[in-house]
Amino acid sequence: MNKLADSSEDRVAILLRRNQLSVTDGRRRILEVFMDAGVALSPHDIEEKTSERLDRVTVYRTLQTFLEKGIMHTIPTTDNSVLYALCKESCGAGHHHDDHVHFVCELCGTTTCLDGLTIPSIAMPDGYLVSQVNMVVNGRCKNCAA
Amino acid sequence: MNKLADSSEDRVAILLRRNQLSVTDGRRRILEVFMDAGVALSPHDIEEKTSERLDRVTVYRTLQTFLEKGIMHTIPTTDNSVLYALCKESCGAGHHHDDHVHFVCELCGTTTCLDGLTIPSIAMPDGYLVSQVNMVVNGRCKNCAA
DNA sequence: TACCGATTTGCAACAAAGTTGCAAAGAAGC
DNA sequence: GCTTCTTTGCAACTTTGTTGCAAATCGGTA
Repeated sequence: MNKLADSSEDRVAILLRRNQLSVTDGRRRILEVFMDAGVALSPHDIEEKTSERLDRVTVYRTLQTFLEKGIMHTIPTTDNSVLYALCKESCGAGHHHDDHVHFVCELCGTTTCLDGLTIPSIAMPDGYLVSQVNMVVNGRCKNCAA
Repeated sequence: MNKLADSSEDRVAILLRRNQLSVTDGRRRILEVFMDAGVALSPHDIEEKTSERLDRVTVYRTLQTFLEKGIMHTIPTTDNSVLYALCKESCGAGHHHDDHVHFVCELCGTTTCLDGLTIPSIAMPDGYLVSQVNMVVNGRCKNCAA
């Protein structure tokens, strides 16, 4: 459509190929939705935003694939929704750099990754092994705070 | 059945009355399941553990009531399950002291509240308002670490 | 202990979310 | 353009959660 969209399509194709995934229309559109949105999305959100012709099953399977490849990660939420978000470039299958804080705005409902904030380390009781730490902050985002 | 069970029943009744809730069989059994388990449970877990004669609808409604009264809190998880856990005695409707860390064991699957560990405070970017912070640690619990 | 009003429960029916098998369509390499 | 392997969509199904309503239960009172 325009240069921006073109370059976005290229980014998508490169990202897919780098992860040994064939470039299909469905995957392309799902990734574009995430890149455009810039926030975390639920499977239902994606079904809605990929205007028509993208089966619910395809959405679930594609998200699952992206999770396994390390292209995306899930975000824990206090309500019972499942949210997905794009990983940073440096992530891949097996080695996640997922130590950033997630923020849920209680007014506009959007969930975002605060990539700049690193989760502070905590001292666990003896005998526990830690593999991953998630931190989710609820409150009001920049736009809704005022 | 025995003294321990009796005292547990008393605790349950006292807890319910303190929160202006009538003492019914369903509520009693659900609370006992939580006290016996000592870990966070999903609605489905509860349906199974309250041996027969407790409708799914009742479980959901009771958990919702307990949430509102501040008897329980929910725990965010990266997989798509909804977990409930008993609050500390000091919690009540409106005033939660829910700033402890949650731990999910990736081997045995149990989720527990690490009441001893307080969530470290973090410096948010300008413009954000914080109302609640959740921290979930994944790894191996004491029993599964060895 | 029996009765009464208010709350709670179970049932049935429904809505939403997620899964599985399989045949048709599409991608990648030759 | 052809072949092979992967991905998609459909249909049917399971699981999870919700709503309305009548019957059962709770707590207080006589």
